[in-house]
Amino acid sequence: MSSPTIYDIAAKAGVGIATVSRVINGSRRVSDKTRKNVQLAMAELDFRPNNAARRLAAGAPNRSRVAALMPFFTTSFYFTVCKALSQKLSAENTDLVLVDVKDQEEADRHLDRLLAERSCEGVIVCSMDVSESRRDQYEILNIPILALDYQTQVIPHVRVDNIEGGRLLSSTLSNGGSKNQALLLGTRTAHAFRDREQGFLEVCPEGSKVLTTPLTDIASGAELVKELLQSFPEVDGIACAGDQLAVGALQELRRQNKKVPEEIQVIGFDDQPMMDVLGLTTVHQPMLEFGNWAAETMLAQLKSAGEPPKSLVLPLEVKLRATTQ
Amino acid sequence: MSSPTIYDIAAKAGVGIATVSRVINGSRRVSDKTRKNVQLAMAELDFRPNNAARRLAAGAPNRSRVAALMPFFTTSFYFTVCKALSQKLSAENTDLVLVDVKDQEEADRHLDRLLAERSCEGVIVCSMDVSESRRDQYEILNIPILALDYQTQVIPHVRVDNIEGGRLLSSTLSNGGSKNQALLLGTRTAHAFRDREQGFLEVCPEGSKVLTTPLTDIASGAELVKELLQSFPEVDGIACAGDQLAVGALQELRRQNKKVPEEIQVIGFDDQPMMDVLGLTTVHQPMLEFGNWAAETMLAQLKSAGEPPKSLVLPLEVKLRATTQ
DNA sequence: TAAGTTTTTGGCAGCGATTCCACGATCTGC
DNA sequence: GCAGATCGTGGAATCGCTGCCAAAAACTTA
Repeated sequence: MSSPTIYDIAAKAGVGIATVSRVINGSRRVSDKTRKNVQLAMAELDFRPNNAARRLAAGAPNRSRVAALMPFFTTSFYFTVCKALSQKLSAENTDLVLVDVKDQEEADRHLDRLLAERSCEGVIVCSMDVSESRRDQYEILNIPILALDYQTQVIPHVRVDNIEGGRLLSSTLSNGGSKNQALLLGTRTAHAFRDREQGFLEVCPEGSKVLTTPLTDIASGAELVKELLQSFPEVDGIACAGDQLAVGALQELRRQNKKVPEEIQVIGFDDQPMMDVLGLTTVHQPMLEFGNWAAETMLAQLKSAGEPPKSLVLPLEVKLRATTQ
Repeated sequence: MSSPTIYDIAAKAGVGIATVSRVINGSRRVSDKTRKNVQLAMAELDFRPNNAARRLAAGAPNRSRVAALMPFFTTSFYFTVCKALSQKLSAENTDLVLVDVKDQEEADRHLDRLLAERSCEGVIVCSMDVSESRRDQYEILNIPILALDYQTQVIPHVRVDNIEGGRLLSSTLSNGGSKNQALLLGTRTAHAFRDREQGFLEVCPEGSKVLTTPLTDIASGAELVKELLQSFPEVDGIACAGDQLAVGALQELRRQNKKVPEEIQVIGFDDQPMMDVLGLTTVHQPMLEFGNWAAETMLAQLKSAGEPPKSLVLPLEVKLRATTQ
């Protein structure tokens, strides 16, 4: 049974629908007795006013909303993206709806839901895939959809070249004289990690190792390094596919009295806030630019659905700091 | 005068409204010629389908939305809050609408807008004030409103005792033997800073100094300390009303070869991520708990508007690390 | 050319609220 | 005790769109 309407409430309370509406909106022109009755009826039927209907009837202005699907991992990568999005969008009177997704499956579910509800005028998908059939659906309904941080062929996106990023990881260590390298990686189900691994393997010295971990947090970084120092004691360069891993690595190295960068160099990926303070050499991701591009492109699409926007690949940059030489 | 409807489009294109609707929704059962005409008319009149009407007519489910107004400062305080909010809310099929506000005035504007639009079923206001009259408006429309990180008498809220926080700042330094203390503060227009200053002044040694800065970022922290060391060279304890300031302070102290904590102790406020890695002693704010409380309380209110929720004051905790003794 | 199909199109009834308007009931003041 | 204001209430129109149904138009086919 679908949810009750004011008609149901009116019938149950023995009043007119106008009166029910007055109660909902707190008009004072209702007798206390009637109000009680109506409220009782509402409570019993678990009545929830339909928002779409209220807005329509009340003639509320038609604000745009953009949904951003993002996997809220543990990194502050998304925070920075979010910040850029929210600032740009709110300047143009557009709301940002944050949708937390854990995995691809959940992302797909939400994508379908947003489509069915038509509750947002635009969608930005972060780090997740969008199937071609879904893209078509969106196109049909004329709801612009963009991707961020993921190279999906079918929809316009902004990203970096993670394969190149992987190369940078290794080559930076090599430039510092490292001959025995290890890569600390997150799960290979994430495209970004796969790509960074590929790039790393392309240019790393022979005999280099790759270790993976399901969680890319600080503790995992430390854990991996502990393992690493036992299984591969000659290691003199540690590349990390995320800053958190690198921080964990540094902690463990300090604990074991290894000199950084003299004995072992370390490089991270992302350039999260505070990494400059920590002196971590890392590959900088243009997170703000990601957010800005997505917001601007989306706003342009919303304003007038002209040409589909061109995808953008932003450059990566190595920030040389104290953990490499 | 108001925005065009499908009737306007239909009239202009010389077709029926059903046909316009078909074009909007990408039905294939429209001849190319008609489609072109309609699209032309839509473009000329700058037509935007009314979302509320679409949802209503399409019988879309009535999803709840909660708006969170937050000043997106530069800290990651809000990120953590956000994370908690988004996870809890999305688990209950509720959307999170992020509204970026720069100051109280902007917050008020959005508060009024949300009220007029009725576009959200609940509102969470962070670090900002809510006037009593606005509170009443929300009550009338039966839209629950909560505050976070701010003690406003009129609405239910979650917060910490910032005055106590200020006391902790000073007493922690004193416990480490500091006799000449300085407080690095953000602008006094922020309630939290005022309160922390008050608490600090209650218990600090005589002759202590307070410095303020409009921006509470790392650079400002360094700047303030540079000044401080000249104007107050005997200082042996620096309390910071935010972690960023403390990090900046540490940088400047290192630059000037001051030994921390032997010569000068430093304490921060917030306990942002990475502060444990940096070894900064700081006053921990229960950010996750803030978010969790707000989300849970909001969901409960949405479910059944029973008793107004009880406000909550969470305890602060000093995390003793390497920058104090 | 007439009958049968298929495609394109318009009319109309909702969707679930708000709100204006009118009508009886209850209050005023004289 | 009666005209006039006030209050509480219900009826009906309305908001902008979707989707079903049947009419009209365009093709087929015999």
